[in-house]
Amino acid sequence: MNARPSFRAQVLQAREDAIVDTVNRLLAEKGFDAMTVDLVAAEVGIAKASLYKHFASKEQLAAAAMVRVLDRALAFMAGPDCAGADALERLKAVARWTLQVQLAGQMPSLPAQNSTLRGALVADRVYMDRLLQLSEQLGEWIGEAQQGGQLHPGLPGEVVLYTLFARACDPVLGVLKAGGSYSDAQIIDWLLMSCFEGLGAPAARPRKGR
Amino acid sequence: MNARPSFRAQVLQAREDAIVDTVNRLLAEKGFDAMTVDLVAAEVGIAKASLYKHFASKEQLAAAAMVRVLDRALAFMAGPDCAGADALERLKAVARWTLQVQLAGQMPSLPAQNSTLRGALVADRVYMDRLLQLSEQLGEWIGEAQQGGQLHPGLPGEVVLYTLFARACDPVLGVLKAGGSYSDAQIIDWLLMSCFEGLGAPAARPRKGR
DNA sequence: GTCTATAAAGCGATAGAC
DNA sequence: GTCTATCGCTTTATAGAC
Repeated sequence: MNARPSFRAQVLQAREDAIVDTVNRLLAEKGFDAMTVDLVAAEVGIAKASLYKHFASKEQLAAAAMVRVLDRALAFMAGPDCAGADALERLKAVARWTLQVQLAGQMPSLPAQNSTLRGALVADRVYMDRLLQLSEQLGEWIGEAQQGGQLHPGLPGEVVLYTLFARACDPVLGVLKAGGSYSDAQIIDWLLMSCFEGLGAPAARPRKGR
Repeated sequence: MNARPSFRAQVLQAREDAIVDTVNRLLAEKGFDAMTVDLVAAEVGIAKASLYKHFASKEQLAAAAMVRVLDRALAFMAGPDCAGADALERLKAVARWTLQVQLAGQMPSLPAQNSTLRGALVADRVYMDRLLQLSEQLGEWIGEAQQGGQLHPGLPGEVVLYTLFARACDPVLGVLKAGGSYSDAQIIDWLLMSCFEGLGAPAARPRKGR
């Protein structure tokens, strides 16, 4: 609202950024359930009661972290890496970016089954707005890629969209990373390959429906 | 040990089966963290203290449920659906079976990040034995399929194995199911397609490394 | 807004009678 | 082995002084 925020407001904003950063990291490390508000406060270096002056609940903390990562994704999709490429290349670039974020320990992992959290997220206007923006942009690119014959003709765009979301937090990456035998770049290449080209051999792919 | 278990032992075994059934269903429904021992006892219809006479901890309950589903998987892999087929068809049959189990609400979903649970599982001899058996059988088939040129030549068998495990509890299935627009068979076909053939079009697959 | 201290509730696990 | 009742701990959230 205010074009020239006061110094005091800037300090508060910076503190909230630090909080969200910590929440983001802890959500990626331990997941929502194992992340305690006490630990967040301790890592930020403030008292827990102070945390609750900035965010009304643990769910609001998670929502703020999700908004941040969604904003980062939207910024990437509007950036140079997705500028001159065709639709399929843009989708692959986004998928690669999500894997890099996950590899960097910055991809929050929320339990899909926690109903309290789900309720808080769908009730969060900012979160839902960002999620919708991202889905619409991806849906647009998916449509383009389909019309260009770049996507598997047997798969609806909806399935492609959900699959891309799911691969952004694919546990396979963590397992391969934990094994320690492969480089980050190698892991990302394999996961992108399995996602877009499948586990089967090219020759094994049938020309028509089986 | 005993070839002729007493009637009393059979009753106890039946009760433990009922417990594991309930745990299996609740793990699939709510996940490990949201599943409370109180709820398990209530659904089985016994007191919580009685539960702890059969299983020493919540983790042991989860381990028992995992052993059950691993045994079911091993039985399927030794059964007629995997008998006369070639290696790739066997792998696809197993993947399809896991999706059907998930669709039936019988696939336990454990948090990969819970260290207490992980420790209890790796310390469980029966669980580790079944997991190893299953991994070795799958690894064998993967090796055969690779030698037969039926799997993507760019992917190591390890990546294929972990991916199959991950797709067994792929959240995409739940999202598509919750949407309510598609039949169970349709959903399974799409997920198998995206897993083995990938999201990209056949023509888009490069002949050699990009 | 930040702190210390505490309330309030949920949950895993156990004691002890039968 | 099954039950009722409860312990002990963790965790979310808040009260009240400064």
